[in-house]
Amino acid sequence: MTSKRLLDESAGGVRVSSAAVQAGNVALTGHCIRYGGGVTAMDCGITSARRKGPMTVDGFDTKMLDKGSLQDPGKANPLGGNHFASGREKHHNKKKMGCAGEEDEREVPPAVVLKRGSPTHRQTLNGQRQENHVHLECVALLRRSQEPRCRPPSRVADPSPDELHASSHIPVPRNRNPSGHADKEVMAATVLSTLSTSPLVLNASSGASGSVPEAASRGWKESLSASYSSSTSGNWSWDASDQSVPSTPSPPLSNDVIKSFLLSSQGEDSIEEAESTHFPFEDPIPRKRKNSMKVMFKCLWKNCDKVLSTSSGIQRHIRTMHLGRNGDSDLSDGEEDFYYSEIEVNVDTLSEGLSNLTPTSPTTAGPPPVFPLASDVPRSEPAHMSPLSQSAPSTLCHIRTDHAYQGAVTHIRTVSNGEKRQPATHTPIGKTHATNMSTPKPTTGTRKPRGEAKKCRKVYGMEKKDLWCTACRWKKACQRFTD
DNA sequence: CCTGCCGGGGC
DNA sequence: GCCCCGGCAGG
Repeated sequence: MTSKRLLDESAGGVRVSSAAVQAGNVALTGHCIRYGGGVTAMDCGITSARRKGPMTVDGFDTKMLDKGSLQDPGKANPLGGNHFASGREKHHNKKKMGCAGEEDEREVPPAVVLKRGSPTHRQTLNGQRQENHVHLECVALLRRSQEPRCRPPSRVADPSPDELHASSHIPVPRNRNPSGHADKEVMAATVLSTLSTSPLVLNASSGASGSVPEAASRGWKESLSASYSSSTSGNWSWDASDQSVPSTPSPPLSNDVIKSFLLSSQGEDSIEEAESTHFPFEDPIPRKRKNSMKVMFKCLWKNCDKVLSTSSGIQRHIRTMHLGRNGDSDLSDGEEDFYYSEIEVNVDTLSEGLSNLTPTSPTTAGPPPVFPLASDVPRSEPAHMSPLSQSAPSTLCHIRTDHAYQGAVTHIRTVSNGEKRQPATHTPIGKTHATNMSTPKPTTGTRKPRGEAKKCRKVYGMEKKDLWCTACRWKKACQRFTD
């Protein structure tokens, strides 16, 4: 835990994984100091996760630290500012991700970590995990110190000369810097993991590992700035892509990350609550989710699978049902937060049984969920953490657009965003959706029931095949005469 | 068997 | 992406 130790290790170029992490709380700064030779060591902070794309995290810290400690504080501020700023934005997402690490940093009570951190996330962010305990400590400390919750912006920026100094020499996190770093680390890790494929990240990481600290840090900066701050001029805007590409698997994650980040930098209860409350509907980030996902809040209390649509609701539930507090009081110390988590639900499937939504519950099989055609109803996709997560692509309603000459088609179904496919017609096909939900392989047995309407073939006959709609000509589902 | 259409495949 | 077609399955 001593910065000294860290320093030593870093100096030696040794990777202090857990140690570093732990030290991370306190001694991150120390690492920074070792800018030149110790960069590698810095990596340690984040464990396995880092190793792969880790540098990012390290880089992050390093960067920040470097800037802060090595360079003149003034510069550091701007940098930090960006990160934080972005971080803030992301906070909204917080719960969903339930990134333990982040939260930890956030100085949320230890419980938080346990609670929110979804297993998934944890696994994903190994580094975080380790950090958890560390963070816990930090958290505790922080809590005691009762520092202002939202100082994200200031963390990096904050690094007043004094702090820097102190941090570099003193193991104890005076301010929240340590935690801040941890946050960053986590964030970075998360981002990295998420963006692992991003060239930029890769570069950055490679650079870092390559023993070109500066380059690495630079890469970090860039990547970080790009990813963390929407305002920053990043070539690849993570956020943007994220939002704009709903179908991408990673986006959700990134969103989460963002969320968590944002959250982490923000205040505790009030902020959290606000966020959780508003997020589902107001947060711009979840845009993609808009169409298909609905955020629900699930009580994590033992044997309690209560799922509510609003954070306030779940909080109340927890408060009254599990914490034995007065439900009327709006005063929440934030403890409830630890007992519930956000989950994303596929609206399509849930249209009828949200209330029954349970991770383990069998998919809604029976009656075919009515297709919410072009409705705005959010489509659901199971939360990452919930068993439902195996979102079936099939859930999406595909649309087949007719060809130009097929003006007759009046019922183009615009169901899911853009995806073109055979519509799982509203016709009663129970198996279709249900199957899809639980099985990755939705296609099987999803045959569209035969339509009642006469098709081109019948109407025009073989002689006038040229009058048929293309689909019919291709032996596909008739688009002209749909049922 | 006819018909509708899925899943594949060729270009 | 356009176009075909083998083959399955409902009627």
